[in-house]
Amino acid sequence: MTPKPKQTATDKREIYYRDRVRQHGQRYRQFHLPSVEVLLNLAYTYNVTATRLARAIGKHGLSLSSFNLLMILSRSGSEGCPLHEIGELLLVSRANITGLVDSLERKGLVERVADKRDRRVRVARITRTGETLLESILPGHYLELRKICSGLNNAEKASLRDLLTKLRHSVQFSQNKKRPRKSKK
Amino acid sequence: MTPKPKQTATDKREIYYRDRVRQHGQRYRQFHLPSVEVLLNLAYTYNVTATRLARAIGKHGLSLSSFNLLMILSRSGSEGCPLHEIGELLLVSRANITGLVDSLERKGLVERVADKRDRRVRVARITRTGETLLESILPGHYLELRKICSGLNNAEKASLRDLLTKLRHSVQFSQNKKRPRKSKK
DNA sequence: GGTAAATAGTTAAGGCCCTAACTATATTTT
DNA sequence: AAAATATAGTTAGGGCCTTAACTATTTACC
Repeated sequence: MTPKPKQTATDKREIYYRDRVRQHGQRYRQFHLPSVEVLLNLAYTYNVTATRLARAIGKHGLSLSSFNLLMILSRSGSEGCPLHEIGELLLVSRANITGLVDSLERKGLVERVADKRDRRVRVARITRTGETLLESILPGHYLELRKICSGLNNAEKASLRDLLTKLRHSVQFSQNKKRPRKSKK
Repeated sequence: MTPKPKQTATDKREIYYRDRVRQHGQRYRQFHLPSVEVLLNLAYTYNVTATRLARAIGKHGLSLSSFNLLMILSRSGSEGCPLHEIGELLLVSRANITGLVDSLERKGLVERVADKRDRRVRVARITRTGETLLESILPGHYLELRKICSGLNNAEKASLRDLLTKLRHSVQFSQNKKRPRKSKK
């Protein structure tokens, strides 16, 4: 029943993780502290950053995904972009793209067009309204990105970028080595 | 109609981003290449990593969130953990915790207990079944974390951890400075 | 001590994301 | 050329996550 120092959530998180690391470090032979710390921090930092950006974009009535989709279409211009290609660029499933394009179409920001050369494909194209909206968002967005990173100098940013890239390649490389033989339907 | 070099999705992403960076770098005054690159890579790397881990955990019938919730309760032991505290540790809303605990309760991995001291709070407690499941997952999970990071040496891991922490603080700091005055409803 | 404000949890409605199954069209194989 | 396979998109169903509104309880204030 002491006065209770009024812990913040961040404190609680740190205590929790410290405890867990200590216990599991002893209990599990495969526990590797540097790896655990990297991935814990990756998730935590991404979460904080994405939430912050999503809120900013949300003020304009868009989700982060919709915003990124508009960015892709903005680059494609009047040619548009096949839906499956959007999925590859955004790293999400085709089914999800159908839904995202539906919702942007309802808002008049995007339109679907048939592709003449391949009748299976439909192309999404940004509308004039969509371009206008995007251009109204971008200056503030790029300012926000800059502010978010303002605690790191340029050398640190470059270093972080390179280490993230290296980690990503490590993930992808270690994935490809799974199941080296025995592929059975 | 050339033979078509059969681009991979990764290639397409790189071409797309290079293009965008070139165009927006010229068009928007606030565009800051190092910041953009850091955040692009943060999102991409997190996505790849989380997807990989979610698939591994999914083979045991759990989502990443459920798994992390079980980890928290495992540390709390027989005392259990109040639902709102779980939310703070996982960085998700209270409403979401209700749903996660519901689903784990249906699977018999967790139980809800009343708190004697404060009748508002309910405490979640891991069951024996839950502990058994968790212990069957953890060795493989820690091995997976280690493999994922195997492309980085320990110095690089430590450096990445520190830079991610610094970026996170930068995000949180620049957030607190918003709206320094004039709070209106 | 009684009211106002804060806190814990739930419910409801909606968005994003997934996989699996389905339709339509193209491509490859034989 | 016909059959088998692959690809593009959609639909259906479900999981995780959010905010807003609601109930119950506790704490703070006057």
